[in-house]
Amino acid sequence: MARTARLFVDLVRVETRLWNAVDARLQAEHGLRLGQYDLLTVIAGRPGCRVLDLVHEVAITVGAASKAVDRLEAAGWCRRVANPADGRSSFLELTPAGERILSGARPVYEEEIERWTSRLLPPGALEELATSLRTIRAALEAEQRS
Amino acid sequence: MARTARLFVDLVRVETRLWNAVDARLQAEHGLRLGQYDLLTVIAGRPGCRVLDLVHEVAITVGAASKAVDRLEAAGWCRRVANPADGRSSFLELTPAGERILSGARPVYEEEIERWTSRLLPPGALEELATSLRTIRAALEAEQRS
DNA sequence: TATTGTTATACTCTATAACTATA
DNA sequence: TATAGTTATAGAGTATAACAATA
Repeated sequence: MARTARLFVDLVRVETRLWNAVDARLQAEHGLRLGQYDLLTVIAGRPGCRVLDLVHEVAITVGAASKAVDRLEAAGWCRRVANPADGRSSFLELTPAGERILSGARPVYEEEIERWTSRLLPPGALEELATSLRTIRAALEAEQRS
Repeated sequence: MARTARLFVDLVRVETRLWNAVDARLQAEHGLRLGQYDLLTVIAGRPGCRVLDLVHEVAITVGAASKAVDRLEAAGWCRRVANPADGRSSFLELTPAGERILSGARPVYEEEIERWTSRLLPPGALEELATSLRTIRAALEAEQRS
């Protein structure tokens, strides 16, 4: 197999298996899915976050994002509040329960990721992995914004 | 955000966006989805491939794999042939049409991946990225086999 | 007219489990 | 009894597109 294909397949397999490993622990120990953890983190880190911001960050469709927010609201972890500047959209924000579940889940999340990254690679390789991924991500997002 | 969390988020975002970019081109130019391309590649590269081999390689459930193979068969790209050594399972193999679509799609697949990897990173960083991903993948698979 | 978001439909995937056939 | 796979069900996710409300 060509080098380039192998790199991509390894990237996909690593992402899938790492996602599954983190997801399993979050679900078992805190009752939330990794996809929900991801969305809550985006909302927490972006004051005035709207549904469309989730769409661009996570790369899902508007319909999927709207329904995902419905489920987060139903779980009591986030709410939509009126956007005074634009009646078409709402601001998303975490509820106190949302803050709590995020704080409680974060150590498990980070511990599981570290197990397969920092503890597995020498510091230099880890640093270069982070840099390369950031470079590729920036290029993909620049393209997909245009 | 902690370094470790950022690394994982970048990994997930890169995988998603790169997957979507390749998937869009394969679908537009060759009429097959990247998930199907992935399965066909596994089948092609593993003589005597069974449904359970797909399950382990791609990390999906047996039911999902069985139905995915149904769809590949319906498209005329693969077939189940009797396994003389074990009547419970079938061997999966590509049809001539399956070989053809894989050969036709491969240049587009590789070109799109190279665009976001080899053409974006210096050779040393590319090499180290490949090595790191392979290391993490091997560790995850060792764990998940046990 | 364009943008933001919701909703409906259809399809895929998942988990779970019942089931068949074979080892 | 265990393994390999198929099938059924229900639930969640997705894409697509029609739609409503607002800019």
